[in-house]
Amino acid sequence: MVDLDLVRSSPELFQAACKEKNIKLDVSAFLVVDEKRRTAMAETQKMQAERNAVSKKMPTLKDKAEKEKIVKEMKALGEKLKEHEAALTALDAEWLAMQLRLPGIPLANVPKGKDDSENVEIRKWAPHQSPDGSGSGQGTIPTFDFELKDHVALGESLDIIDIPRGVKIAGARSYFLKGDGARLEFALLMFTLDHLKRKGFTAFIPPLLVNYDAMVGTSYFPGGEEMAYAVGVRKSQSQPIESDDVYLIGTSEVSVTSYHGGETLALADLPKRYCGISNCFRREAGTYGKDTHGLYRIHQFQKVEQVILCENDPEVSAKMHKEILQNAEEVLQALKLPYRVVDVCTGDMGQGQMYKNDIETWMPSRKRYGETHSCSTFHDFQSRRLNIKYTAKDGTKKFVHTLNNTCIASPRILIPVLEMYQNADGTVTIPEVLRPYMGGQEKISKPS
RNA sequence: GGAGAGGUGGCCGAGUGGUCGAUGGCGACAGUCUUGAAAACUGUUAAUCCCGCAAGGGGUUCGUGGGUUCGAAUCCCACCCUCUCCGCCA
Repeated sequence: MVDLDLVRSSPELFQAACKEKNIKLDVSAFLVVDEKRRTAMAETQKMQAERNAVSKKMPTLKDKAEKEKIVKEMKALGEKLKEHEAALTALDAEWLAMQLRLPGIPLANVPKGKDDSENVEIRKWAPHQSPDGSGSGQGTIPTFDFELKDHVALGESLDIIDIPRGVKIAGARSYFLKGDGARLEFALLMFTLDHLKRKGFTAFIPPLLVNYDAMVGTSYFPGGEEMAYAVGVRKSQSQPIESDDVYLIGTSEVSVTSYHGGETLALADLPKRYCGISNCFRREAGTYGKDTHGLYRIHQFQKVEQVILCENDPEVSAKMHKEILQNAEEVLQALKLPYRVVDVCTGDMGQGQMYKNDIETWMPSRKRYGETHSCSTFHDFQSRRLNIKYTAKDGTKKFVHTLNNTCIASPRILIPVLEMYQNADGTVTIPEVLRPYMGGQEKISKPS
């Protein structure tokens, strides 16, 4: 949701943002509806005020004839009022549908572009190939003196990933992680949770099934319905599916950001540093034929997501944006995985996002960087929808700013982990920082 | 799934057709008293929308949506949610 005063005074800003974000919405048409709605409101309210005033003096009336006359008048007014109220309800629905499609306006530093091909690289990191592997990040992408296997081949030969059986059980884009593959994923998640604990984040295991309001509140709906799994019940094979009207989250951002929905927080409690660890479910509708190989684009994965609620101040949220971006980079650096950070261009941004960085990690089998993290600044776009406020210094209530960023998402991150840590003999070395989470184990080898 | 009870302001809780946005208590805030604090006392204290530069005026909101009525927190219907008991079960 956006500041309506701003839409009314500067509609051109929103029309431009619509164009940049490929949102088909005529802002001037919205303003026409907005004006109609306000006019209808004024009329309806005038009639309601009259009815209330007459109602108030009704019990004091003694004269029977006069009373009957007024009842007759009020009955007529009531019928007229009912019509006006119905018209207003219809206008409200139209207004709301349009209003929910108004975009957040990208910040001035966001590059203009039509899609992800026009994202702009802002920095690269790679470990030194010095003996200790540490360094300032000015290294190059490590090279190998043997032929690399991709994660699918590695996973198969080590018996830690089973895609065919995943597909057999659950359809395309499904998989099993198995044995040390399953353990490696949990090691990555636990390492990340501990990292964020040190950074002052509170961990959440949130609901994976949420109601419609949470999906609207975080601005996935309306618009993203096709991307979410709706939970339904089929009571028999021949009967249609009944919807429970709950939805599987595509990210714990949905649950964790909604956590304080409808609340007014104390300034002293901000910023809130939260992280959700959850399974994430994505239908990936409309991506048929895209990234079909391996574990890159699948229907279900696990993710540790950072969520920030902070003061309504662009400077503060810019600082928080840097902080959660850095937290994620630190995880990749600890894993010694080469990555780059890009400024996401306007055409590749979500409806509510004001600024967004992606972190892309080097994936040898794809011979390029692949998106592994997504860091977004929303300002008050989500908090207006979720109604999350705080009491500012001056005593007024303001909407918080919200932000979020991936900290680790698996199994996508297993692609670079397995591929970069493979050895000539077909084994995979376990990244040093993960070994404490795997009982000190150093390598994944073929099961004997 | 079966049976019952209930959803009222930040919280507790009264209110069964009109002057009720709603008694009272708690909490919070301000003040009096006090060296300070506590106690006591006094006062203030819902959200949201519309009109207005403002002062201010008006609408809506007693789980949600519909209905009855001149008028609904209060009556009727549907739905949602919570609690208790039973059943089933991790």
